[in-house]
Amino acid sequence: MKNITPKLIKLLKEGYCTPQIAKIAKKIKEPSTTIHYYIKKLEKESAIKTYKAVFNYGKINEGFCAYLFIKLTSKAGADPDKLLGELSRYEEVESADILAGEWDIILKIRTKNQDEYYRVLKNILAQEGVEKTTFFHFTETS
Amino acid sequence: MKNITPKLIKLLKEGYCTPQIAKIAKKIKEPSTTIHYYIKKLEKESAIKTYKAVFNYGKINEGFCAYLFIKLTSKAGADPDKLLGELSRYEEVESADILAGEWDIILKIRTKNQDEYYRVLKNILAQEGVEKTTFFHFTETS
DNA sequence: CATATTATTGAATAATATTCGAATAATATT
DNA sequence: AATATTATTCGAATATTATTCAATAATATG
Repeated sequence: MKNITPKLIKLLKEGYCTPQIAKIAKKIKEPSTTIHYYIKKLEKESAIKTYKAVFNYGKINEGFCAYLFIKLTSKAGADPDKLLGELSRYEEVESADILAGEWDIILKIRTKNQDEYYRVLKNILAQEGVEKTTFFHFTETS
Repeated sequence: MKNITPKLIKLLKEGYCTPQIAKIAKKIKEPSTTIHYYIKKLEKESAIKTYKAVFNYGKINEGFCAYLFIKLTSKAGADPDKLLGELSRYEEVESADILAGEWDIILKIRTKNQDEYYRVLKNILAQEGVEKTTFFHFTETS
């Protein structure tokens, strides 16, 4: 038995999806070529970045989710984008954004459970430039 | 000139997208019917909820983004799901989750700018059951 | 107001998803 | 271990859908 499901999920998290022009056309009651025209326009001006699957994370072994706030050392504070790029590379990091105020960066992290989360957290804390962190978590059931 | 772009964006935020089976098949080097089989399986067991567009929010007039933490009154604390349902109905609320710990609920809110955000915040604070809030925000450019 | 650019759409075509069926493989049952 | 049942794999046929193209209309620009 081939087990391509993990590969599949990985791809569908990144993209590999596309708009359903015919369905949208029917819904808005416009010709599908018109819908096509507008969608391509949004894509061209990169207002639309990609199309992705939305999962029931509890069912794909990523039921634990945490928002991790990071404060940078004053040295790293000069270039938070660089650290952001590195943190985005973790496959468990779903999103990474630069905040205004008390905390510098917020990460959204998904793992199987809290233990796995702490494993990831340990690696993040080891990153050059990270001064301190705090987090808020929740669990997706079903 | 028709302006169907706002309608289009609204639909693509909810769903109205679909996986690209042929592209995935080529990438994983498996027959497209096999990919189809696995995707339908994931959909049937509702591991995949839907497929959505990912936007460059700065370009669709939603450049301001905030994570809003909510603490419930002891009365509302008994049934946070109910409030969660109500808060999810705001079109500016992108996600709503129930936290463990100090704060009860986290909302991700997207608006055009900070003024618009405060308008939404005012409505949320007026909701029965909300005791206090705090938030962290950022801006998506380009 | 003349011209250029952008928007709109039907018809034709190309690409893609889906269904079907049959073969095989995995798993469960006696 | 034999048999039955269920799940997987995948090619061929079909149904749907996206895309291209070309013609027209609307709008913007000088």
